[in-house]
Amino acid sequence: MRFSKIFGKTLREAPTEAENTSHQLLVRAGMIAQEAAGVYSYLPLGWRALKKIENIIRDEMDKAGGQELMLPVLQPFELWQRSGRDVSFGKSLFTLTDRKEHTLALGPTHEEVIADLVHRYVQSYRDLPLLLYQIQTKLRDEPRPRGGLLRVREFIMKDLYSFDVNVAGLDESYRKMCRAYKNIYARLSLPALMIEADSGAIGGKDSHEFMILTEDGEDEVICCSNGDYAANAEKAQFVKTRINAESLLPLEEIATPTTKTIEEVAGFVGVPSSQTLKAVFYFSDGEFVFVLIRGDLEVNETKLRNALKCSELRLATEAEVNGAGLVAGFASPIGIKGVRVVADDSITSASSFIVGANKPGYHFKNANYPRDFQVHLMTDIALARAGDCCPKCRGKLSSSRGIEVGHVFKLGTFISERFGASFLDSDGKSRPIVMGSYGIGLGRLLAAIVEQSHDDKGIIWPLCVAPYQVYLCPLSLAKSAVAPTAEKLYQELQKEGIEVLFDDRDDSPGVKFNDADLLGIPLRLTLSPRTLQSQSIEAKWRTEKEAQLLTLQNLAAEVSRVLREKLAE
RNA sequence: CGGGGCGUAGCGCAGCUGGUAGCGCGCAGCGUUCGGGACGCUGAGGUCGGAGGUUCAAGUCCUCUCGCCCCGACCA
Repeated sequence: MRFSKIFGKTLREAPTEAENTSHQLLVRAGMIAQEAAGVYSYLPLGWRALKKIENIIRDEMDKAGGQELMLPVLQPFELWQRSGRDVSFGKSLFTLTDRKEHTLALGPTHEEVIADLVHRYVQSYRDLPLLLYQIQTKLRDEPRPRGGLLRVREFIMKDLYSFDVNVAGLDESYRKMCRAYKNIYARLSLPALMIEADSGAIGGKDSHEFMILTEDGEDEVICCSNGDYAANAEKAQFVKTRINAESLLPLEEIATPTTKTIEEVAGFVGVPSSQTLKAVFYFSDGEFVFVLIRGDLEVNETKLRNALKCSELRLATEAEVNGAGLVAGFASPIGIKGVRVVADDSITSASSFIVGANKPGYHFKNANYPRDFQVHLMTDIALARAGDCCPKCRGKLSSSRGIEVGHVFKLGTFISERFGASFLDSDGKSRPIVMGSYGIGLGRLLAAIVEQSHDDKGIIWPLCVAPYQVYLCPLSLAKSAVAPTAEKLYQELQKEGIEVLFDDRDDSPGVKFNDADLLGIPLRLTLSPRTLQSQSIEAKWRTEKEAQLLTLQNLAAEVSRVLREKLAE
């Protein structure tokens, strides 16, 4: 390809709306262009890189036994009503009405469609296991698209769905997919971390995410410094250390004027915040809920949502708190009636707590569960934080940001049951198919690679993703013998099957070098009057500082050999 | 949905107390340059996001509206 012909232009400055590195570099390199919030065009260079990623994913899916198919974007809304996910997806589901006033959804994912499809074609255990996948555009009306390609409303995604006769089969498919994912990331030179993830209200036991740790990531990842535990902060557990074990003193009311926050109360009484109880109030699917947790901990709303099995969860307003007969700042589980109380199990990790007395200006001292109050549900609803204690080895947990570049779920039979996707086993008994689902967002992967691999000059593509492998960079084109030689080399390199970007512009060396660096093409070949004189060309890897001279004779064959060698690494 | 910010040429920006729009990059032409974003000259390019209002006069003031970005909420 001739640089002068490429659609798309490199920019010296990035548009102001591009905030994070990958967004800026991809726009500056002329690889993507924004159309609307969370909607992007891929320009020829970006599209080439994306297709390379796509082919690597396809290759690994095929190797794992997947069969590729293509599913509709337009999906009957009834499918979503049948699975009940019209509610759980809520407003994220794009819908439209056709001319016959029939409602259709724009597929945000394809479990419904594929379960419906599979139920029509699979009747026997002999048809299973089955791995089906698709690589195509999906749409979600995200509340807030952000970070360039990191969170968008229209995105290309690979989703594979597994269908097995039982949980053991699902486990095997799941393992297979995790292996395939690891291969993909390895091929893309991405250090992806497999972490435990929350599977949401629907979904089975296990779910894992693959994360690239980087500051621009939008997820929080909790890791043990010993490397034996990593989880999404939504899911992460930790050991709640026991604080004290004093003998139980009698409950006592004390005056605590003007102490509304935990810190104020703890300071006023002279105890650590871990010896207080914090009350937080939520509305869960329309029901007021009293949430109780040790004063030094925070509520993890994802865990709480799962514990309550609710779809909508929000903090209660002050008016709602008052309406429930509670006094904000001095609320208490002691003596309240008619309100559901959910407690974190940390309330048993210490004794003699300070807790509100449910009247302004007063707290109780020496409150103990279950002596002084009851709860309706006690489970783990606490947020793990940096510095907490690892649940595996009691090491120290740390917190980082990460980009989610893959998410796998053990779905179970939830969806297959709703779609009648069942089979006859060898005993002639009908059983629901056990499903799994495995997704990778391609655009996000592209962005993650850039986040992970760039310098102040631009992108540094891994060879297998780079839109072109070689940047042929002739200098002093207009008036020197360089031009005909460069032209000849361009032809020869192409004949060798090498993907060459030929900078045929009559621009100054600085312009060309900077564009070469910005675009991140792995190998730059610079032909100048100087190198021509010695019948050589300068070869420089994007990843290296130093260049080396190659002789012009047999250049194409030599470059081809080196590239093959590199790709095999 | 709550909070904050921004919409002026393809991109980055300036434009005060209102007087009818400018700079840099990029783009086109010509010439000089040619190993890390060279230089000179000439030139093209603008419904100032949109609608309404105030005014003799609005990029500028007022109202409404649309879009975009960031933080939060949300997020298979």
